Amino acid sequence: MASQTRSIAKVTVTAEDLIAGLRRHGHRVTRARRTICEILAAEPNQHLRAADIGDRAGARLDLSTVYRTLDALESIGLVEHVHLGPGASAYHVAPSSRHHHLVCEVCGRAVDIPVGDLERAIESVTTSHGFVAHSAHFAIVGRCEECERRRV
Amino acid sequence: MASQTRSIAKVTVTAEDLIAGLRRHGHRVTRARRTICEILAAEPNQHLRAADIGDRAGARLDLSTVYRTLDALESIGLVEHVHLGPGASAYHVAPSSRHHHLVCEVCGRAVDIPVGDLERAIESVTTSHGFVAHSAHFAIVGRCEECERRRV
DNA sequence: CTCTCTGCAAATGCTTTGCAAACTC
DNA sequence: GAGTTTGCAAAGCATTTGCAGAGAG
Repeated sequence: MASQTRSIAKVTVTAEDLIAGLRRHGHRVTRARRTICEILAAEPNQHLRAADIGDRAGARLDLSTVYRTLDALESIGLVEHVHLGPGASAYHVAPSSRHHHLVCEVCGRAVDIPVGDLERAIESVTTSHGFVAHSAHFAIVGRCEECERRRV
Repeated sequence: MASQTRSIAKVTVTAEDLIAGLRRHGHRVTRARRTICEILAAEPNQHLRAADIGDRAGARLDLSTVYRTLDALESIGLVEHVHLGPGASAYHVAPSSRHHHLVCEVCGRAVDIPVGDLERAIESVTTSHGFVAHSAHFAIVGRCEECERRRV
């Protein structure tokens, strides 16, 4: 199940932006981190799993390094991860405009949708429970039109 | 992080109900399944992980058996599982009225909230994307009032 | 007596961790 | 040099699977 994504808000970052962020926060810039930043910046609108990044790097870096680098980038707020369903988390460059994810449980395709009404509705409900929600962290699962039609 | 739950819709089922369901669907009723049904029926409003059920059974049944039984019960629609966050899935007796889960990322406490507006908002947004959502399958993560106040 | 279910053990997939060597600053 | 980071190997957790024997119908 590939991490396909139709995106709404196009994100643009350069590998340099990410690297500069690391440096600015006192992190060291290494070959491995440079590679990971380049991969992320090359497909800023994709949802990549740690393993995808490893693949694109051509097995030149260890998965533990990928995870550690993604952690570092996430702690600075340059990268975010989402749970698109059971299985591996998906990472992507932090988008300027937040969005939610719809993931089809059949074909695995992910669609980004703008926060808009959905976010507002979620916030209003959760706030009334004294809750500060990160509603976009988990995807909303279901079936996309195609899969719903294909198999009753 | 315990699976504490404040529930809204009180669910009432007896172990017999669950067992009868299994039998009705052609499944065999064994000692292990009886035990699991009793545990589920004893705390119908709790979110139990497979391991919790194993604990409550006093290690008298194998985790693979717990998973297989929960699968069976879920396939009949008597049990449901939710993802309350990273880590193990939580199982509970299928509630008559559907609800969403708010989970605090700090203390892990889960709060059930009625579907209401939230569900409607989610459906209306997802439907416009041709999507049939199971919006209650993943919890909404965030911080509960207490934890938000305690640590800035 | 047949077929399902169980427990055990092992395997899986994702992620984390310990550690010595390599590399940044 | 001092202190991070890397790669490797191994461990960790949740979950699944294969299989022979036990148990249900």
